[in-house]
Amino acid sequence: MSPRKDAKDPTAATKAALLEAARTEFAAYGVAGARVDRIAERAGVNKERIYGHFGSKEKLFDTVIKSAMDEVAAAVALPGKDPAEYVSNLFDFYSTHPDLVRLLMWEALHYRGEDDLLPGQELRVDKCRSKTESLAEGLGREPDVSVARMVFTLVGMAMWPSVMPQLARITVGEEAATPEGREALREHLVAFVRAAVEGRAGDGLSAVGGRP
Amino acid sequence: MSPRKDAKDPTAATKAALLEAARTEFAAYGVAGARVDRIAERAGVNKERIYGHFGSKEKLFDTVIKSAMDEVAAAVALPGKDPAEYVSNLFDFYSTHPDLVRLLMWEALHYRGEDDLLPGQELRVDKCRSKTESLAEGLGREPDVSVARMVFTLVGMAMWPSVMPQLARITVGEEAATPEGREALREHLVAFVRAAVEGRAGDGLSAVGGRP
DNA sequence: ACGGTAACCAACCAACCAGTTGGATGTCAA
DNA sequence: TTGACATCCAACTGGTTGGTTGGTTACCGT
Repeated sequence: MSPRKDAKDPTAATKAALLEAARTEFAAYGVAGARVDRIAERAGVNKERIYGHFGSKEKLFDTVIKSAMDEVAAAVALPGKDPAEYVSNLFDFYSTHPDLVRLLMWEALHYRGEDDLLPGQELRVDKCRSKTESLAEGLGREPDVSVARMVFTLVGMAMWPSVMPQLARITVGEEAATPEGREALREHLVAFVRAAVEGRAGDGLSAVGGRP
Repeated sequence: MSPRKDAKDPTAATKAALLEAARTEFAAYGVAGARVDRIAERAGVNKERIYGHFGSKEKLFDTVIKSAMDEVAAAVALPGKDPAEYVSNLFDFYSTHPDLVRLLMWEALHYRGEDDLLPGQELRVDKCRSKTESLAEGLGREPDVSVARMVFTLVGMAMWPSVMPQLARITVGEEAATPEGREALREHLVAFVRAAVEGRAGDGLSAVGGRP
């Protein structure tokens, strides 16, 4: 067997350190902007180890992305019965993990769809399908395209404030960055989704107005 | 006066060529990934002109961003009376101008808010304020934070499919890329917004279901 | 003790790339 | 025509960067 396979396996440790350092670096600067030296330094590991373990900067990026997606998948429950709560959960998760959001953005820009497919493609497809199925079941409908569109929109609404934090601040003011502002925004989204999906917007403003 | 000041002013022409080439390059690769040589070559102009006219790669990027924002501002009307139609218009605009969306994404990632402020900051603030005022007036409300949140969310919904085209394809399938799929998505968004804002979701599924 | 695997390290390299320079070219005012 | 001025451009530069190499040390199962 390979040496050092026990709990303190230094191989796994360096790999993990590298991966975490890489996540920080890539989240901050993207693939093109990231510096291999900086990653190695931050991980406290020699640069050469990156190539030994991952092959190239690009492949390291792919690995980081995959691990990030696993984290998202593990952390957030399926839409299930209540789409509004799903948005609420997603919103909180992304708000507290801005690096993950940035990572996904860099990836979206780096792999401009079309020809080259993303790392972990079929895994993503499965994930999205199960989301759609979950929401369809919760709503008592068949999992068709329109439900899929719904899932897509809900995810977008939850992620958007973390995707464009500056725009949020410009639009709703400085308080967007405060915990209270965050909470208000989440409530706004929840009300919006609830009104759209359950059609219980009595005065026609429930999604717009807060609770003054 | 300066030489060549007439209509065919070659200075203005090279500047314009440079700006367009830069927009394409930056949209494709971002600030870090963009290559100054490539921009100059695509513009059919010597690299040095970039520094003569704009000072640096970064400043060129800023200029590109500013011109892009002017284009957005000029192309899309204010929310006004009908938020759903606003989303519809925005959606169409962004769908037909994916480069602009990418540009804004690169910028959002490049200027991670906080300390350094974005190019054309106050212009943006004004723009967002007038959007909020327009929507508030259309809804017969005062332009407060909750209306601002609404504006922010609407913009997000309209932009989201262009921000994450791959996710759209993964979630709703290949048809997301077709004109029909685009249209269906737009209608879904319109129905969603209408239901949320006007509270006329009769069966509770109007935002979810299409019109089968 | 031994053999295999991996971590470590320092120097190295070739390509790349943002930014510069110095002179050639063209245009206008006089 | 001439002088002044700005644009244009090919060649250059120097620092950076992804990736490599060769040799040494540490660990572990057998």
